[in-house]
Amino acid sequence: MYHELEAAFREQLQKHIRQRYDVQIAVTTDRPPKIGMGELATPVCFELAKRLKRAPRQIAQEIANQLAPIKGVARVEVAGAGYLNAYFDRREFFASALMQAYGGAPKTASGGPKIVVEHTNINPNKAAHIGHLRNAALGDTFVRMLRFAGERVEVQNYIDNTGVQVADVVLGFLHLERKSAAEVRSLAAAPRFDYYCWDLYARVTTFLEEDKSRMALRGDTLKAIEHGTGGEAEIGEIVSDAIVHCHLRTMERLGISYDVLPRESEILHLKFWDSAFTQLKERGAIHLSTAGKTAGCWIMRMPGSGGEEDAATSDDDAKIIVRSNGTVTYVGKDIAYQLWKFGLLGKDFHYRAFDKSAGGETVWTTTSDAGDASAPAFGHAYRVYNVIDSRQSYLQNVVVAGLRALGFNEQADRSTHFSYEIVALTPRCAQEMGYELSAEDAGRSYVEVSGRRGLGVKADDLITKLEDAARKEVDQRHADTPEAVRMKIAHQIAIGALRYFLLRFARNTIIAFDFKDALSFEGETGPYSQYAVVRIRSIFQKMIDRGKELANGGAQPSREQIEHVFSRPGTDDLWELTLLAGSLGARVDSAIRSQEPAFVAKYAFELAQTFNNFYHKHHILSESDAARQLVLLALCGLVERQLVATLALLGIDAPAKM
RNA sequence: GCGCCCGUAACUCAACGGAUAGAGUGUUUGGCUUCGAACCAAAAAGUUGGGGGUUCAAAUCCCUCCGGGCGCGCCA
Repeated sequence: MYHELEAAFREQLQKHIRQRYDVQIAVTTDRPPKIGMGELATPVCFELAKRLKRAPRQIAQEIANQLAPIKGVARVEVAGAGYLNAYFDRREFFASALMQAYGGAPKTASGGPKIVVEHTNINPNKAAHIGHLRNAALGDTFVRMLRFAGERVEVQNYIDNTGVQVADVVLGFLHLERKSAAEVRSLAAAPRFDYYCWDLYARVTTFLEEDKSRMALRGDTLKAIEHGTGGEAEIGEIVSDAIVHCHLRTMERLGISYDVLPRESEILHLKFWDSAFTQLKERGAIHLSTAGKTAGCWIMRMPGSGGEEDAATSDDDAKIIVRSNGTVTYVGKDIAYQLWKFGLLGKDFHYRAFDKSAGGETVWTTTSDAGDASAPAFGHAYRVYNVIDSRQSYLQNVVVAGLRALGFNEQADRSTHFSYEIVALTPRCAQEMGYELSAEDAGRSYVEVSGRRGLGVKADDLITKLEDAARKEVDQRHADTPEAVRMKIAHQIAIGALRYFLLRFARNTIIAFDFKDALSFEGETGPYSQYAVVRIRSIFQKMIDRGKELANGGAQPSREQIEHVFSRPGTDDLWELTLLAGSLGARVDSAIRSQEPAFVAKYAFELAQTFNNFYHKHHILSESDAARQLVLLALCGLVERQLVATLALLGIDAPAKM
């Protein structure tokens, strides 16, 4: 509701200013600081004052007097030094919000342009850790937000199954554990194979560091895997496939799934790079360096470098795309992949079913053989979001520069690096987990997670820990509830706590992870909002127990009844809650515009908090005025609907009880 | 050296250039025989790292200094 009125107010004001003052001006609005000051405020008269050389308050008064009425807005007043504040028609808003929440069909995905969101992208050589969870939670919630707004979205999870990280684990199996492919296969079929590899990977890191000459093993292993030859490739395939399945199970616990898993092996085997390379050469986006330290490499000059400098210097600054030995770098492959996402490569993968999501949907992956002809069409995106941490922003810039150099400026403009900061551990947390820290690290405010060193909180461990903690709370309160139900509730609370924790911080804030904060179910947490929903449902249940009829799960007061309640003084708190509950669409819009899922998390908390406040002030079951009781119930119903919808965007379920 | 990010209450974090800088945690105090206390109320807590500037208006933009992080590889 809120954003419709906001848009109408802005539009009307802009039109009025253009007609009355012949000034074209962008009208910005925000929320007034206090409830009594209206619902929308604009400082536009300050800017107008400058252009017209008149006092802002005077202009504001003039506009307030002359502005044509806006549906849903009761009046417009001047405030402060020259603000224009709009006051909504509260009864109208209440009725509309209620109608929209109950009647409005959810937006269905249009057949319009497709948005590709790439997230998770965990190297398939070890268990997922807390840092990977932030990526997946951000990506998944952003996808849910886009779908809520009616967008058609495809979720991709890129699998680097032929990289150094997989090679290192393969190296470990071959040279540290001396295992055959058959032995690895049986290990991979056992539970917790991802944990096994987590430890092995850390051991390999030490093994390679102990004796630098062993690095040659890595090169050989990597080459064999890339070419798909020998026991190395076979074990590599076994490891990466098994680990990807582990990751899918882990993410499933968080309610996260994918449409397609493009793999690096197919980018290599289906010669995606060759197509990209040809295009890049033909369009002059890259050239062969003939001098300096990059001699023999194919390089791309980055915008901003070069300029007046001589060729040799600028070639040294340029990004190497193809090494002098003829092999392509990571960025090169990424450019090819990005071209494919937009349908610009002139090539496609073949696909095969890889897994099923919890909802029964097929999760597809790529294959270099004929594949399954019934696979849906992937790629061909209009817009692409790559959810990748901020350390890779340079490389993401190179990829976009590549598109631009090929002349795909529009696609470059629609390529977004959805950047976020990493999850680190507080030194205390790292020490609790038994890691020895250097004096330097112990003095820092956080230490970086390192899969290579085996330093990190494994995702499944954390989820299980949360489930156990939630289970204790549930057991205390609902000892008589069947165990299966208690387990489900504990799971929902655990995921509520975890996802909220991962999403509450702005993207560019480094999360210093601490068990104490992450395991909390009180204060600004997911369970706080879940609890508000449970309370509302409990009220409705009590009403039903008392034999009261409620139309399709909610109260439907008449206009007169709404009028009856809101016409009395002292209803600001009811109005505040109504207004907030009617602001979901506006909040999601703003979260999408700024690509900031934290706004949605914040909204869930605010709505729950405002409800709790209301809940303590107004006792509904004992309300003697029947009309008022009905209106309060309707308000509860509205909040419940909106809060459940908001939590769903965050990937959080509201339990039946807790 | 070059580029990007950060510095806000004791701690963890919010705040489209807008009105008296807000939450949570922790601390202190109070509230369950009334719809669920995983809750609520109240108090204490701030030179928004320092200094300049732009603006009607700066935590926010610009400059500078201080402190911290990350990136810049023929690794991925």
